[in-house]
Amino acid sequence: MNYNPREIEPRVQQQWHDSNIYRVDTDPSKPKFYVLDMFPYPSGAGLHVGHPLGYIASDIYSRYKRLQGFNVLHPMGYDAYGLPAEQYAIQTGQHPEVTTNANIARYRSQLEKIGFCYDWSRELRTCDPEYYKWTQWAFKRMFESYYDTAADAARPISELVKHLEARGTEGLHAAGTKELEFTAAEWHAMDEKAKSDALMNWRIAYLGNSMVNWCPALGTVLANDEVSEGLSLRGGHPVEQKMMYQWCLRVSAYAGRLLEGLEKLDWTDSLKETQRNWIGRSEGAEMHFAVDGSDVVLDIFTTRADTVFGVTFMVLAPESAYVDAVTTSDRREAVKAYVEATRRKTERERMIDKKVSGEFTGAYAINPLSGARVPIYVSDYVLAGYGTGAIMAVPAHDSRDYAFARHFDLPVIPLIEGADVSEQSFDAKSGRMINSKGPELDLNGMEVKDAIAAAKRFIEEKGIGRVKVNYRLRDAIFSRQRYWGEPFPVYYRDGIPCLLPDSELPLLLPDISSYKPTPDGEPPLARAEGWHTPQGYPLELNTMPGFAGSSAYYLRYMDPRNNDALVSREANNYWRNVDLYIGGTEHATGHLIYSRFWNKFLYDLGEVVEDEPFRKLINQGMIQGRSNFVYRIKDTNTFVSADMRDAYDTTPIHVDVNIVSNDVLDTDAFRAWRPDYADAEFILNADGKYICGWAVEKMSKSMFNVVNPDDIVERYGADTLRLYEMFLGPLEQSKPWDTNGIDGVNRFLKKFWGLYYRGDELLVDDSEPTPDNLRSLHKLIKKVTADIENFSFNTSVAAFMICVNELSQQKCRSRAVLEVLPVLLAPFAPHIAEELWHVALGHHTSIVDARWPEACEDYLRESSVNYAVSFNGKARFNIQMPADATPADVEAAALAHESAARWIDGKTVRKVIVVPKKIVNIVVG
RNA sequence: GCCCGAAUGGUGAAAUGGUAGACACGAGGGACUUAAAAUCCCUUGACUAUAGCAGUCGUGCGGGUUCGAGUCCCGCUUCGGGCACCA
Repeated sequence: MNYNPREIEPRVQQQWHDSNIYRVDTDPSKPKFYVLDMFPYPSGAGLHVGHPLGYIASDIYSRYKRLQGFNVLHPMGYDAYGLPAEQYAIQTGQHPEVTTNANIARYRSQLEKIGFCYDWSRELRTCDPEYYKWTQWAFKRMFESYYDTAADAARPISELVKHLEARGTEGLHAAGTKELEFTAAEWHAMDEKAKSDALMNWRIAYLGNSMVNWCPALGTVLANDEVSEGLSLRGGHPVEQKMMYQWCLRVSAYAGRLLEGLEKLDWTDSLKETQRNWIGRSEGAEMHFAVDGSDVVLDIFTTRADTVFGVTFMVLAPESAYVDAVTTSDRREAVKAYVEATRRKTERERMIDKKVSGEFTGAYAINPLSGARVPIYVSDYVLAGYGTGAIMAVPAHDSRDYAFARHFDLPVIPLIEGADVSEQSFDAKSGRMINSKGPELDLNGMEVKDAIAAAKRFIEEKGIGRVKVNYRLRDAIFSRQRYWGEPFPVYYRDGIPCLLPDSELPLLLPDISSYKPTPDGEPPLARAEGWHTPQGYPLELNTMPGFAGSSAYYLRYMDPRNNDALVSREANNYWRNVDLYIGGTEHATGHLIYSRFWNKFLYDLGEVVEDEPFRKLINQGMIQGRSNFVYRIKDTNTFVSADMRDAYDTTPIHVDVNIVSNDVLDTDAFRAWRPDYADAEFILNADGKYICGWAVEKMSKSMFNVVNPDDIVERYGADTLRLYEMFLGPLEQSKPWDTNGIDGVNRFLKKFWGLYYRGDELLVDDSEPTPDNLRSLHKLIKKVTADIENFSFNTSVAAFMICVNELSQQKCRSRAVLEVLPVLLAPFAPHIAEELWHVALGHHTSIVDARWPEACEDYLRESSVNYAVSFNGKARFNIQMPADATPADVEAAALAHESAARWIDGKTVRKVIVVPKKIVNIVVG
């Protein structure tokens, strides 16, 4: 009986399937462990060999934890809403659901072949009404909530309404889009529409204005990558920036908690840093600048309150509401033209275009500290979306302000001693202040750090402004003008957005005849017939974005078929949150922010018990493609081997990696690959081989470097694929897929099998294990256990190889040893482990229910120990001694050592101190 | 520009401050075989060598700490990745 994965693996998988062995339920008698993969978007191309990398790692860990006696939740599902299926629908008219289901079926079959221990009974897809019912439900709760900044938690909007009824906005602690002020009487005087509009200022899910790329000719919103130089890529129509009223989530209210929450998470520092940068906390001050000869007061935000004496002008963002308020009549024309020109550009173009531009508004502001009168400009280097959309410009100490000042010939006042601002600004926050004395405040002579604090204190005391923390994190735009997404459970009564009752959820996505936007620019849902409530009120036409469905899926897995709650209290109390989350780093500022926000919101409502969703997170590296090249001699159909090509003038051409093995081209397959190459001639190297060149590139069809896991499974088996993906290198590191080494791990599995069978002869017997046998085994147990805990799977595979070589050299047949090995291997190569467990070892239960062994230190004692010896700080050498050698023995050995005599150089050795593998000193006199 | 990470043989890579290159691929040599595949064994960082014992140099570059540095510290170089007019 030889190792035959093609026969073993389907049979073993069938056993698992028939016995429902991976099904899990809440079981309070066992500790839980929740291992989650970031669920995939089922694309039409299917899985390539890079996708399973993280899945294999999480599967190893899941199986390991289960062997250790944990009740392991390890589910899988699909992020089923997405653009490709919808684009395909627009082109072909095929319903995205049909495409999506076909892709899911393919993914499922590909995943099953690899032998994962998923509990498929918990499978989810985000486009399933039973699932998106809870996405809609969560949206409703967000609509019905506001963020209480005093309690630092979401609260029902009804509490806020009570406050408004009693006291208006006085004493209100609520995160809002704007600072609204009105009295209780004014609130009572509002009509229903006005009240609804006012509440939108505070709701966590709210309708608000956001900037989008709008193309009037195409009648649609375009993504940034669909626009170039103000024109649509398709058709070349003008595109403008447009304010659109759409659904947003008040993620910014959670910025502080999202930042602080990172502290207690076991994530990599780089990922935490990425989120910190994204959230972008900056501490500073908001200050009021009066506009000369007007009631308008400019609020600006600065982190450098110390530089206020160096303000020589002010700048407004073109979109700022201040622009209209301050511009004087003689400048109105020019300012309007400038604002228009800016609007036509996309945000991206504004960033790329580093040329200084702007217009003078004609107005002047008064510096509240120095009393100086400074001009107010409008320029696109100030962003409307950050701070207040207005800045005080300090050209001496800010490079952007400096460039602007030089361009418009505005004065530059240096504020820090010794700073040379003749060529460039001095941006560093260090030095001693000068030129900073006003009527009431004198910062001169202070260190920058102290000056910032002093200025802030003064500003606060005098009521010129207040200390403020600003975050870069923006609210999430939650509307998409697409079909293939969750419908909003919202209808409009007289223009007022209202929620459908919970009893009417899910609001099903309707069928429509075409997936394009309507001719007058409405989203595809406008085509749906009967898209209104029974009372005739129109339903929302936008759908939710991709991240809606992926923000709480990990909670749903805990209780996936519950019709009464997202997750039952019981299931949530047991499973709590994800102990180990594995996925790509590309979600650092998207999904991983939104999920944390969503979870914290549900936590505030008391719907879930943990305030962070993912306790430990590992980013698996990306698997890049390894492309192969053939070299065609120019103007011929002759191809020259890579090692011979220097002598010729050649063109490299991508060749399908599937007809190349260890960089050697299968020339017959190449001729058959494409008609053009049917008559190809080859110049082979001295060994008669055609060697291909190679390069690391993204895995993609056009590079002919896509490797399908199915092909690897077909050829080598799933266990080889699993082991090889782990053996390739450290989990977190990106690396090219290179099939060159796969034979090595396949050979290892054959050798492993060979410990149990020689032909049909079973080699396992009841002989006593030798000390060497036990030492090899326990070394392996210790190493593999430690490596799995550290997610160092490549080194544990190497440890298996060493152990199998040792045992096979030792001709070990002892059942006591051979019975343990499959258990250790089971997380990595579950099929072969299961087969040997049943057939060679005669067990009747699955290996999945075996127990993980513990290493016994008694067997691990080294027969000899290395000592490192150094003499009086001069030299070092190593001495190998029996394990029970005493320091005196080592000393004697050291002195006997030939080199020792040379180094000691005739001096008398007084003392030798020996510690294995540690510093040893010999003191000479 | 800012932040983070990385750099070790022909290749993928190992290495709590203690024999650098485990393990594997590839390559070379050999065994078995009519032959091939498969399998097994040996060699494989570079250089020098009296090639039978050995020596020198070697972890991107330059310094430093240390008896001892791939590993720690300082200063660079190169390559990846992320963020980027955030006041």
